[in-house]
Amino acid sequence: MSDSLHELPKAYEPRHVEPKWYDYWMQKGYFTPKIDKSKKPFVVIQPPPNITGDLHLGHALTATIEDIMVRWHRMLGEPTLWLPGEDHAGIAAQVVVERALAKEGLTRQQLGREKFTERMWQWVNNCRDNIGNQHKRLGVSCDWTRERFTLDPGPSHAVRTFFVRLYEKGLIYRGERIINWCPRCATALSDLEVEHKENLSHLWYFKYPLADDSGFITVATTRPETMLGDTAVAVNPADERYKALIGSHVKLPLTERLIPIVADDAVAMEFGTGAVKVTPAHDPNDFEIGLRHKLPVINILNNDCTINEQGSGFTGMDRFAARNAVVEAIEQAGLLEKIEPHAHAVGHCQRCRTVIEPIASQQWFVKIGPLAKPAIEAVKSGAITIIPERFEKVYLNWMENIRDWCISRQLWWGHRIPVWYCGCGELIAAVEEPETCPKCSATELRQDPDVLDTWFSSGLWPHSTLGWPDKTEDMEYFYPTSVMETAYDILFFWVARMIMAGIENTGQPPFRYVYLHGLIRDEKGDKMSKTAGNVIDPLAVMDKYGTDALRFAIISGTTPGSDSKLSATRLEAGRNFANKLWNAARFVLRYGGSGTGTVAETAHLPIEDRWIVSRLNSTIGEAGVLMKQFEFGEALRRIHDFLWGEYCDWYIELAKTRLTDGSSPSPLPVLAQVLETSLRLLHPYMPFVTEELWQNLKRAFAIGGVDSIMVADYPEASGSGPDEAAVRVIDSLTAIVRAIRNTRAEYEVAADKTIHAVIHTTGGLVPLLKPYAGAIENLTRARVTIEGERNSEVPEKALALVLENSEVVIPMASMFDLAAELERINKETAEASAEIERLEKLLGDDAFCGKAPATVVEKQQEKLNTARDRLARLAEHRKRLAE
RNA sequence: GGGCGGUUAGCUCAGUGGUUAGAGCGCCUGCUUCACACGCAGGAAGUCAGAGGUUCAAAUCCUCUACCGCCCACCA
Repeated sequence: MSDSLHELPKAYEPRHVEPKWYDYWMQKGYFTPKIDKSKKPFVVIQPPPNITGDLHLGHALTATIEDIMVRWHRMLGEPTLWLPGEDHAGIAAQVVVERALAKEGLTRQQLGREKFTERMWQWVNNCRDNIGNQHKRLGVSCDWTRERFTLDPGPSHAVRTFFVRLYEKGLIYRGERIINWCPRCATALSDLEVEHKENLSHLWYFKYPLADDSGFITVATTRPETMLGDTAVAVNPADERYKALIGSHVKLPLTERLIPIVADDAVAMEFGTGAVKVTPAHDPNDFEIGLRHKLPVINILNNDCTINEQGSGFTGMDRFAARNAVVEAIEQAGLLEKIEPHAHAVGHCQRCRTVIEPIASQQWFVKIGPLAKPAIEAVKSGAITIIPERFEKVYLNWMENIRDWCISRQLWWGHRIPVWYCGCGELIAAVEEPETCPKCSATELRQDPDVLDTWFSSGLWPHSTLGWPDKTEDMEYFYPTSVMETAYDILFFWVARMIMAGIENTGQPPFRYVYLHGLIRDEKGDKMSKTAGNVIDPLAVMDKYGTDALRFAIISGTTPGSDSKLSATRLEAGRNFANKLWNAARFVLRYGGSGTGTVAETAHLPIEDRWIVSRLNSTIGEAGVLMKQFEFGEALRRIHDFLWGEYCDWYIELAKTRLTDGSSPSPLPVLAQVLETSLRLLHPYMPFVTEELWQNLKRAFAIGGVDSIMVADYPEASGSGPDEAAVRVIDSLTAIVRAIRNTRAEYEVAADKTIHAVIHTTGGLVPLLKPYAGAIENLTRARVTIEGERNSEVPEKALALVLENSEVVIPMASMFDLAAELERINKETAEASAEIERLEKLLGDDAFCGKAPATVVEKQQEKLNTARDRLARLAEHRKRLAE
């Protein structure tokens, strides 16, 4: 017996195993690929987590799926790069730090830009360490020597280069457009950063007096306060009701202004009154109408969305207070026609939930059409495959209707826009800060104060991390990357932008596959959020169940692109599986140490050895196919089922007979080899327990080769198909064992009683099954004889169990003493009948039922039911005996 | 308004044309069997949301309906 059994505790203890192996892998440098130009690399760029706090389960899922792919390809011998990093997360991070400041009673404005940025960097440095450590706990095998941060010099240089190139091509412009303004963040937002929520509000009908006092035209609005910035009323040119009014003017109530009535096709005749108030400064539609009719743009809001001096009488009021005040003023003027309830979508800031306001503003935009076109083509042509496929439609639909992208943010945290202004009016876009104005040679240049949308820099991530725009060795070798794996909720924010930027900058799509996973929700199916307080901390989960269990729980039973829930039971299942493997290995190691790791020619092996090798081979094949299709949940299930349901439940159990009776050949080489191979198969999913056990097997069985399972070969299915002959024999064997066990249970045969069974089977199987007589006895406590097909009647007082290839005949007398059993049945039947009679009488007694507490009556009723069930079972049992 | 997804055992979910639909957990019965009670053996449990259609064959493909969820969308 080997010492290793004593070394290994009875239960798997992850905390004693995990840190050791992660350190070992790091120290060996296994995470850093060796560039080998004769081989095609496998490359995954990690979606950089926002430096906004701790990792959550979504990050754990991302990390786990990517680690599975990366470990798998590394074991296949491909030079494998998984590049980690973090995102400065512009507005999201700034909001987090601003909240921290608010607790100190400070605002960023009070600190000033420089001091605030210092605070941001302090935050970043803490947060990066934290994120790195949490990732390491998860077992991620990413190349930390290549870790990047979006604000690092390299990626920042890439951002400025991209900006300047687009500017020079005319694909970045500055102009006044309607943007989404968040008054709390005091910045513009892109359309994607606005979340629309259905809101029950009202539609207010205002009467605007015609300039010649001949009457009114009524308009309907959901935002009454914007009327202060109205510069026209629009009607549809085909609308008979208003045809005569086109070209005339109305007196805008509450102001001194005369505004025209214009005709525009954009007006829907059936909505409201068919007449629309036009506020070019505060509505995208109206802005367009304003352009077509050369209307003035009157912005009525300050940056904090209080009313500015344009709204005389309301100046300084908050927009919502102003809404009520305007309605009141209109009513007092006798111009309020009616108010109707009305549901409509209101935009909110994605980061701080404040209601956004559409405002015409001077901002920087990307002219996106020319970038979208090749990005659409890349997916349509199949150069990029999106998994699951249904997201291709979602992607194409968005890309084909894409609108220009507002990229300037009035924040202090991010990549500063690389544009400088000179007093002479010159505008200079440059990668490096210019010293003088090229036009007037002035040295006083002022950089644009704004920063870029954080997604502008993350869009470059697959190539900016590899050194672009320089022609680095990494860029040459690792680009384009293999798989972009991320959650489906950032398909537009990130994936689409990476495809556009990647093609624009490098001429190649940045990755071959996009694999989108779902969101992890809580046990009730709700999205986890800090405000809801239902966030599960991956670290706490790993402490309790182990990393492998967490990885198992979030991968198994899930399917690409679908949301899943994390439950304690699944975590327990993962922990139990790790423990099962641990104990299977303990069993094998108990007999190890004899240097018998090599398996003889398969053809000469006993049938159950051939069977388990064949089943392993099939499992390897199935898992391989599934993994190529990104079906990791299903692949893991197959591996799990093989290890637990076939290797442990049957092969180890069969091997026990051979090991105890010392028969030859020993099953040990096969036991060890199948386990060793299975551990390699499972390693990408559960890296820690597999490494620990693999190392033990390696030592005990003198397995040569590499120093870690993570750089061992990934199992690949052998060319030969399944060993059908062996499978047929073992299938028969297991069916026989199950039938006998089932019979014992059904007839309630005492556990320690040895029964008799005659197995009749086709002639060919007899010699093949005969060697298993001892094993069957061990597995069923039945002494068996194995014969050819039955050619006489089934003996009296015997059971005949008919199976696919065989029949098992069990004499009743071997299961129990028939006479004694009948006597027992009769006695118990009498007892049960007596009890039923007694209880029926009791429950039939109105006095009892009426006066006794309900719980007592229920209890007696339950007792009656139990007794009746017992009687029925006894009757059935007796009937069987009589047959 | 447009689009997508879901509806399978008590619960959470796998399973996309082929013999009696699976897993984990839960439930019932029996086991301290010398790897494992984080376990072993046995068992009960599903008209695969509903209706119609295609097919030799449908949980799986098509059509419609219902309910739940998500995404996109400038009708004030």
